[in-house]
Amino acid sequence: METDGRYDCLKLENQLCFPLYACAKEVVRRYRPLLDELGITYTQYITMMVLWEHRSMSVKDIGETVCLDSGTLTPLLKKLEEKGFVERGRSPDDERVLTVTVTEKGMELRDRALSVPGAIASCIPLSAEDAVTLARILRDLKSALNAQ
Amino acid sequence: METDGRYDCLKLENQLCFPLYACAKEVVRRYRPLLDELGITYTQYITMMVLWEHRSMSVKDIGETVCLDSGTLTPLLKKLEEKGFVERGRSPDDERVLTVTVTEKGMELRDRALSVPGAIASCIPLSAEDAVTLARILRDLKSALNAQ
DNA sequence: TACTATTTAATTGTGTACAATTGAATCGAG
DNA sequence: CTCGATTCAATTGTACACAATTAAATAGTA
Repeated sequence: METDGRYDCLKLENQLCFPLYACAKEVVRRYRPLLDELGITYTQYITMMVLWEHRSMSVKDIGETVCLDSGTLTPLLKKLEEKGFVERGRSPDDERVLTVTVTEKGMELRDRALSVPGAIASCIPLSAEDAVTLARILRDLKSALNAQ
Repeated sequence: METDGRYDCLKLENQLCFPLYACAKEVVRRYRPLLDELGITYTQYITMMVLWEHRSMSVKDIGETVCLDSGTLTPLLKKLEEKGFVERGRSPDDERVLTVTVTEKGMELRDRALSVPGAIASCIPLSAEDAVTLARILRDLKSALNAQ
């Protein structure tokens, strides 16, 4: 092993990005058992979240909101449609855009999902203070990354 | 749209986990052009990082270090072997364990990777202060999650 | 009006992720 | 010493994730 530290910057323990990547995966894993009961995945959950709020949206707008492209969203939305939570149809105004609309069953899912945020909060071991700080830093980081 | 806020906890903007998930993806994306020149992906990069440090490790130990299971690592290590960066072979002591060892070419890759951390640091828009705080919070979070 | 440029989803191809299962090797209690 | 339990890596199956390309529709311009 080296002692002079020429390669210290390539040690996993000195990386900032790795904890970010690892924590994100671990947190998503915590959602799994909760979302299994609703019959959806984490990615489907955040997609439903924006649809619960807006009722009806284009694939493009959904993608910009949840940071996913059509390569991920097209199959995901087809799955949500198969499960009966959304309907997909071309916009009459512009045949290029596909409008995704929440169904009645999709809105019922929202009520069943009400307990999820609380359950997650109670199993993510983060002090109230750190949670606020983390939220602030990540918000700033995301907008700075988008601005680049 | 609701005004009473019964569903506020299900709004994307009120989530802490989503920025974590989105920032992690965005940061990994920043690595892509840099790692493309080395011919590896981000996951392959963090795997090489632990191998550069330890030279030789079992799949299990690699997995615990980089938080990946054999389902992800087995195909990934085969790709690294095809590229000539590692060698895979069963341990003589215990035929169950597969020992992964960095090759000479793998060690040469390390020198070519030396510029990556600096390049990433300069394109991740985070103040020195926030970087330290973020690292601390994520480190605490990860160890608390592991302890559960 | 023609005709190019742009916008939009869908598709293709590669590479993670991970739960669950499998099968071989090893361990350990009786 | 033996046989059931455990430990490993590999495999199977499902679901992202995203760059690059495609194809259809629309917008913009000469």
